[in-house]
Amino acid sequence: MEFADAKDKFIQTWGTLATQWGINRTMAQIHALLMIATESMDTDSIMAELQISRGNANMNLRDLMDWGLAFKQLKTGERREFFYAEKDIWKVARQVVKERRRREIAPVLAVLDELKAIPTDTPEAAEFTKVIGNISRVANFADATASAVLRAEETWLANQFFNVFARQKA
Amino acid sequence: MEFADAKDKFIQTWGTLATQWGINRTMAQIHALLMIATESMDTDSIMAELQISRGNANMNLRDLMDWGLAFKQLKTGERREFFYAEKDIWKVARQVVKERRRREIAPVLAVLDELKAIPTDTPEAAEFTKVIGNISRVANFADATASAVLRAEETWLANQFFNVFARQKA
DNA sequence: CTATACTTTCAGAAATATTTGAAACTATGG
DNA sequence: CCATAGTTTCAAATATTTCTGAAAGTATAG
Repeated sequence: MEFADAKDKFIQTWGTLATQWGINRTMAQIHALLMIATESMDTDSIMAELQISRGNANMNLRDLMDWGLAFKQLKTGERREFFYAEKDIWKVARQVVKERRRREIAPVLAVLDELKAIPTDTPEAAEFTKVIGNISRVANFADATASAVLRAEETWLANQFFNVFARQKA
Repeated sequence: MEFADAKDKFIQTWGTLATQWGINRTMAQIHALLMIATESMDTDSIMAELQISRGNANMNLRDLMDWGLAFKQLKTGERREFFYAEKDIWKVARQVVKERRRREIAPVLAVLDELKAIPTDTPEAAEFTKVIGNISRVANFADATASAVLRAEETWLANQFFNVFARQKA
């Protein structure tokens, strides 16, 4: 396969995967493009490469920066803004987990807590409280685990993971 | 809060969460409804409860069954089909991971393997191969880990997790 | 201050995804 | 068989999300 084809296939694949996980296709494509770029890119290059409008490029670059997956670079003597992406895929994964936890999981946990508290005066309400209680316990545990892993950062768990994969290569 | 309100809020919340993760809203709502139901439900009850059409109910019930999250129950002397959901939230989570792995992750791993192999005759191609290689290694490790956890089922890791949370209650 | 280069915004257009509803299909009891 | 009760399918309608492009906004150099 040619480099150009491979690049295109990677960008498309990444975009498709993202769509299936509730992430905007273009956002993922820009991220993919920046991950494999050797240099940071300006808006016009991104627009040309992905065949998208300026508005679209701008909005999704902003979203990527909000997610902590891309960054602005200001070059001296250059008026344009350049963008580059985090290339360490572990950091990307951590960042995505962190953001989704904050934006989506935390609000759901709050709702569950509220719903656990209803009076259990009918069999239906009792079953409801039981199921919500189970979901809530598991969700809180999973959330706490995710949180601990995120905090660990450079420590035990991450190192264990990294070493397993590094040793395979060494 | 009244039971009816709590029930509705749970169904809506579950549906919204699902949407953010690339899962069809109605499918999640039916799942939520069945999770908190005391008895298995027939199509008409589900249609009435969620205010959806027969076609929609039928398609999403089929999808839930494909995902292994809902099941048909045939009652003797009844011509209608009844449906119920898996209520063990750990099993639900495992099932979702398993299915997404099969449907989405596995194909991506295959593409990555293909893309790793291009000739690295330019700096761009070299960088590309490097980035794809990193993603591929991490993805394969994560996939293997997920796979091991899924296989473990009733063994160590799952028990550790369960005990931590069970002990909190006991 | 003005011209230029670039960035941001957002209403309407386009693309996607979901839902409906009615027709076709299937199974069962008589 | 036929009538009935129920299930499935899918083309068209609807809803939702995303994208465009032009206008408005902002910063810099001269």
